[in-house]
Amino acid sequence: MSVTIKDIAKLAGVSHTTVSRALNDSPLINPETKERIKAIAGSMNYTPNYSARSLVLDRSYNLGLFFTTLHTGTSAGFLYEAIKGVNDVIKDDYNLIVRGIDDYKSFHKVNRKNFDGIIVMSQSESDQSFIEYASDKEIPLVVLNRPVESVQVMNFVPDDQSGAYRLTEYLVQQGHRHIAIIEGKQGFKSTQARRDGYREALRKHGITVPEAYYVSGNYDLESGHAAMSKLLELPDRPTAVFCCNDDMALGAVKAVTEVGLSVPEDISVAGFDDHLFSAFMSPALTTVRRPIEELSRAGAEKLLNFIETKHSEKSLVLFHTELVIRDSVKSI
Amino acid sequence: MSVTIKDIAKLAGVSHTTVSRALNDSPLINPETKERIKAIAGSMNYTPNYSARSLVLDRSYNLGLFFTTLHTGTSAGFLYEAIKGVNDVIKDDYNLIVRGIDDYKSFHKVNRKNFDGIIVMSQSESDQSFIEYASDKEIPLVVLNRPVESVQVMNFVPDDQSGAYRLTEYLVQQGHRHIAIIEGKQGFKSTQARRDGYREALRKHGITVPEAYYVSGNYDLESGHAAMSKLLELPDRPTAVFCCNDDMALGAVKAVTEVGLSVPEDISVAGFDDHLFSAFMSPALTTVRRPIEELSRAGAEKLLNFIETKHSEKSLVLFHTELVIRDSVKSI
DNA sequence: GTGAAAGCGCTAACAC
DNA sequence: GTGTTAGCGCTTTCAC
Repeated sequence: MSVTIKDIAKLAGVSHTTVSRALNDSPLINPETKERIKAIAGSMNYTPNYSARSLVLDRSYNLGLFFTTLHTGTSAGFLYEAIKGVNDVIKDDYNLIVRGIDDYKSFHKVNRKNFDGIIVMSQSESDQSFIEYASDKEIPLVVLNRPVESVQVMNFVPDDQSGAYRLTEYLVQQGHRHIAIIEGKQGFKSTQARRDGYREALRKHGITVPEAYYVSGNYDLESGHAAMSKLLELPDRPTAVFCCNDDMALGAVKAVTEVGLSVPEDISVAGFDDHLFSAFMSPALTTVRRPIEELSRAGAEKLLNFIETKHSEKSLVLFHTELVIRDSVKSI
Repeated sequence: MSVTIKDIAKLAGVSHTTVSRALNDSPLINPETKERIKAIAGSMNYTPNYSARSLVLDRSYNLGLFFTTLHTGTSAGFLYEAIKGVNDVIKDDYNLIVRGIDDYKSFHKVNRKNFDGIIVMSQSESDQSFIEYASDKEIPLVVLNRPVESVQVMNFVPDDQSGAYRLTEYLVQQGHRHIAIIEGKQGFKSTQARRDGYREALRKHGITVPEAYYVSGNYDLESGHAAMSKLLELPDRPTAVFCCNDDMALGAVKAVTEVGLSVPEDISVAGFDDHLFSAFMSPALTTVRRPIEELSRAGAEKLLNFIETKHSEKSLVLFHTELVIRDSVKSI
């Protein structure tokens, strides 16, 4: 068995209460005994039993980081940045539990006792029910990446629409009029926001494009490849293609080179996300940076702060997205 | 407050002991009362308090997935596949806690009480002390990705050396004699294994290369770019370059195109890992696939099995790596 | 087949 | 400044 405060108490010749207080730095305890007890605890290699502490304190020291899904639609870079951002903030103080919402058969185990707080990295409205459930259970909750309206939560999202707008406008400024879009996964809020930004920019500049310029994708490399192949077969081929994420842009570029054409000479391609690899593609990808790591860090800080102080404005905060100009778009 | 077994007991007119037994499917309980109690529990929306259960059962329901670091050296794809693999296996039964070992100031909180089991995704010997610590504390432990000799653990690793060997041999078969290597991060076991495989293949085929053909990298995109730039300046430029991972290969290809040369016409490039994006690069990357997701899945299964049955051979299992031939290597 | 009672390790009133 | 006591919610002997 491992050592408990009672063992320490025995050795120190005090009550276990005193040990508990000393170890928790209670101001009530004589500094000398405190030091003595801490020394003994150290020498005995004492570690608190968190289950016991959790039981009486009614906190779990668990923080959940939930993704809509851990399968298709979540890119590796996205997961990586999110985990990094959150982990940087919580340090040793909490356990970071990572899970896909669609892995739950029932949300039964998700409650205040098991989670001191939850961060939802939401990519689609399919996790609306989860968010409402958590909010209902009054678990401290921050939702990242997707705006949530039905319930009041702390909500941090990148401004995808204005990013897509600026990117599309940039394409127009480079002389493009035939601009197609390869869309993201159906049902994802980001898909809609990016499409909206694209449309808005076209409208603003009085450009109309044929229906065939809207091609669906699902954020996968393969879907970008397939979508671009379709576009290339069009009699009225676009001169530029806005791919709704970098993965699809990579697939799209591939499709272009496969038919003997080249980017950006024959067709310009732009992406969204600014993945790590995007600067290193050939050609380097013009894209929009989404500050996922910052978002995650801010979300984690907000959540921790809420857990400690118990108050905070539950409002939507937009995070700035940024146009990153590289070499995959040609001026015509 | 949330509902406890006592509340259920009151409503059902039985003792809380009976409720506990019923909910745990004890065979001692009358099937009818059992059903009745379960129904009541359901209707009251009961969820067990895991802290209480953990306290008495001495299990935490936490599983740790530890990486050497969550910062430089761990690629997004690596993290992604590992989390996916493990998560697929553990389902609802455990909490998956993800952390970088280098984030710990002290391993104090890592013990049997907090973790029912630990999976270490080890990338370097720097986490040797962590592994020994966990092994010492008798926490069920499986180490993935790196062979561990100093202590007996369940150990699953991809056969990097034979992968590198086969890849290098393939380069030789394609007619290359001037083959350089861009190495991985210093101190990582994988760096050494891949270098060894490369060397072995060269020796086997009686090829010697100048000292300058060994260029150091650190698994980053940037380092691949920098390393390739160095190689390109060599008077006796190599005809093929083995990059010790795909990220560096991407950086390397970039460096080649930047000076107006092309892959594979002017110089062949090969990678290692088979990242998602590798098939979609231009040119598609010839590389070696490491079965990280399978490894993780197997590790998680093994660990769970050990936790339940309490026995298992603690031995090294090598996982097959696979040469993936694409378009970035030219036959000369 | 069910209940009474003890105890897991900890914190926190309440005494003194 | 320290000790006594109770209790968090659960499982598990031991009775009956």
